[in-house]
Amino acid sequence: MESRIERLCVERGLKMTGQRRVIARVLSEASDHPDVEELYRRAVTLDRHISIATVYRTVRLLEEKGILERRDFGGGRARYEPTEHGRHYHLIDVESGRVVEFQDAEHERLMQIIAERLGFDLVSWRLELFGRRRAEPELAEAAEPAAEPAAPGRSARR
Amino acid sequence: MESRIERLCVERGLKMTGQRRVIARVLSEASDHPDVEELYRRAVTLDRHISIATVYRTVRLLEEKGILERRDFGGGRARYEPTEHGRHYHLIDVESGRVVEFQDAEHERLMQIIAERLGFDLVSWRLELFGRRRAEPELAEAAEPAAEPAAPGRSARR
DNA sequence: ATAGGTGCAAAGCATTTGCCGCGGT
DNA sequence: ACCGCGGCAAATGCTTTGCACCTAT
Repeated sequence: MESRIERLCVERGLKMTGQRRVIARVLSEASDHPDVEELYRRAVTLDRHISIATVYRTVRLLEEKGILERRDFGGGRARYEPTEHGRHYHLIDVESGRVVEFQDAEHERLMQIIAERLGFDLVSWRLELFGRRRAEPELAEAAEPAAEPAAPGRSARR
Repeated sequence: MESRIERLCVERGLKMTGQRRVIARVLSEASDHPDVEELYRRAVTLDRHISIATVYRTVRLLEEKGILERRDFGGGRARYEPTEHGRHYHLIDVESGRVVEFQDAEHERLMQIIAERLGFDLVSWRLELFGRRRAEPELAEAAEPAAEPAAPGRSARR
């Protein structure tokens, strides 16, 4: 019962403590984009001997190791997700804060071209859409449970 | 010698104090995307009776009035630019932090379509490219003087 | 054994705000 | 005169860190 993230940690030679195992498990089981506080909440239910400082330290370490990716969807707190389950982007529901993932190869081609035209090599990019759910209910998609509503197109105030 | 931004402030019925006039002028003369600290620095050279709290308050007010737009390019501080001199996007040089603006109608069409496909009305979006300047120097573009290097694709640490 | 991890509380940073005297309109 | 401003310092909210103890390897 070694979680997926835990396996990755071991592969990169990280010392596996009880706390890290728990955090790794929480991350492995998350299908959303939790912030540190949320990770902490989930971790504590599995093992109350975890401090939020450790969550911050672990999440940062895992990002450095390339196991996690940090996101900023506005709202003032960073959110995390496991690295690359396929390249994808996010659409944030401005009313609920829910995040929907999507892919799009066309965009990448375009961005590449634009960067070149300006004399740059494209290193990375950020593409996020903010939308409001359509009136007509028609399709269910990979949404996620919580999070405060994100402000459209800008970071929220502190 | 009423600055462009000052005129906009007056039009929206804002009380024009000395401090606001100075800040408006600094903003009118800026061709880059300064953060609050930078605005403060520039304002103080024109009139030392300005506190950074006022800059924060003014910049926020002007954003609410639609005169300014807040940007988050990573790096932990918000940056501002006058609203809409034509819809455009930003490419941030990961090494110098310089910002290059560009336009692209194609993208907007694509984003619209993607949002629709997911069952959302597109409210706003965020599109930023992070790149490294090409070896071969060939074209000069609208770059800007300062700012610390921005981290590619994520917000910088605090 | 020992390099590195953890908890706790304090420190950091960007940004906001309470209080209160002051200045546009 | 009046209500909104601005200065100052304290408060906030997320994140990082110093310190002393603890634990995988």
